[in-house]
Amino acid sequence: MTFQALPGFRDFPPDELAFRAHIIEAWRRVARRYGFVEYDGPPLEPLELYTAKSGDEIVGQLFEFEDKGGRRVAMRPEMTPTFARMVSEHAKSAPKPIRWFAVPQLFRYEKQQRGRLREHFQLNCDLVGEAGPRADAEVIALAIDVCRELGLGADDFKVRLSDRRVLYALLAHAMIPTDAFDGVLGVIDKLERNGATASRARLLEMGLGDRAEAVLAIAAVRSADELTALARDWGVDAASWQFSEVLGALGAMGCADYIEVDLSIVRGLAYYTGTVFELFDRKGQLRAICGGGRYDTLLASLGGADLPAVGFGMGDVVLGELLKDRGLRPGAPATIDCYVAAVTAEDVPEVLHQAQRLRAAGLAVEFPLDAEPKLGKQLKLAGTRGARLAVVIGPDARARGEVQLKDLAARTQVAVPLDQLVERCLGILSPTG
RNA sequence: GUGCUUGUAGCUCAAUCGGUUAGAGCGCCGCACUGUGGCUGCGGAGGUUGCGGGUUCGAUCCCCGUCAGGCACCCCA
Repeated sequence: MTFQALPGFRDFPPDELAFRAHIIEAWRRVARRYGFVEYDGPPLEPLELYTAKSGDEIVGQLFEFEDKGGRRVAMRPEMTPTFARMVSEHAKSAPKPIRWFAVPQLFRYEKQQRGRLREHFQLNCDLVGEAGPRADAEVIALAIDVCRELGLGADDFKVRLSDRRVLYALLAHAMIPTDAFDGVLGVIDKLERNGATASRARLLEMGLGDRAEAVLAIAAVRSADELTALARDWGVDAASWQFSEVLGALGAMGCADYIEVDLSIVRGLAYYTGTVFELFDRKGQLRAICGGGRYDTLLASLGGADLPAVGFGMGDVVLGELLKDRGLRPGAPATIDCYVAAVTAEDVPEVLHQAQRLRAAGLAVEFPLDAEPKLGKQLKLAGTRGARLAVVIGPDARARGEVQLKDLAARTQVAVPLDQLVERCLGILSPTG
């Protein structure tokens, strides 16, 4: 009988966990750089927390069951409802704006594909209590900086940026009836996948007639210049758009190379009210790395504080795929600082003693476990472990109260008195300290 | 959930038309090297060819089922 991980779930042996930690540590570093503080919530929530926002259809995509107390519960598929509950309570006393981030593990019962598993870790950043454009720019710049922190550049990824208020304004100008907006947005959202022909047919089915071409023209906008030109041609006042200020702020923040205005970006989730954006790899080979936007009415609609908010979620799976594709997966890190080697079995007690002294000083230390240790084998292992230092303890030097201290990187070796060993090691490992 | 496709040492792959004992590189362990690492040479361990059934004298190869991965749908974090 053999067992394997459930489909869509991952084992994390040390090298995989190191890669995961590499990503998550970058998330935390950058989020804190933007003044965000970390929170968390329960991984298991009442099922209704999700059906209230997304309807009963979502139940088929959840890990949900009945607990022993007869409660219908679900493993969290997203962080937003939990966040909404927590921040609404907190918002009564917290100074605004609120900058919170979380790194939850999320679960969804769907068939897995590359970049989409049944479990992933996700950076969630939300900025609550500020409706102005610089809040939008802040979270977008944060998402960009996370990617840069991991070594990705403007050649590797881009932000596709839109604003539902701009879409609404243009649709209204194109005489699309308000009650058709949701349907039209759905067609625009799927435009890239379904193609122009099928999308046009769908729009005609909706009874839009000639106005279908206007919708397609709007969704075809792929740059700020094209948007400006379209607005000018249609006689729409673009100067008052908050979207322009978001773009201006991002430009001033040095993010222009990453930004691509793209009015086909809608985001499937219905609750977005303004800015919407997604990060993609430039080659277009992967799913979205990140997605987010402004949701000024969601918190109130979930029964919480009536506060504007903007945020995003970024998963570890697609991001990890992109990093691997670009050769940005870091090599195995050194597992120890120092290997303490014994020349003969008689040296072992001194090896154990010195190893513990070095460990007490905070160093990561390993020594041989063999009954009859061989020096060559020990030094080879020291190299494999990535140790910077090796201490060689043998009978002759030991009789003089000395050991040999090797710098494995510099390939040098010096005799060191036993009572100076710890400080000499610390001196090499942290020369500034 | 639907369709297509792929499954061979830990990893990447090979194996003529269906043929007898399934190979190589990397990695791992050992030896050369009984007091000094990265190189080199030699050797070793490691496989019910994903699993189950069928056809056949004989199956890694053909057929069916199943599980898992990939791709496209569905849906989206």
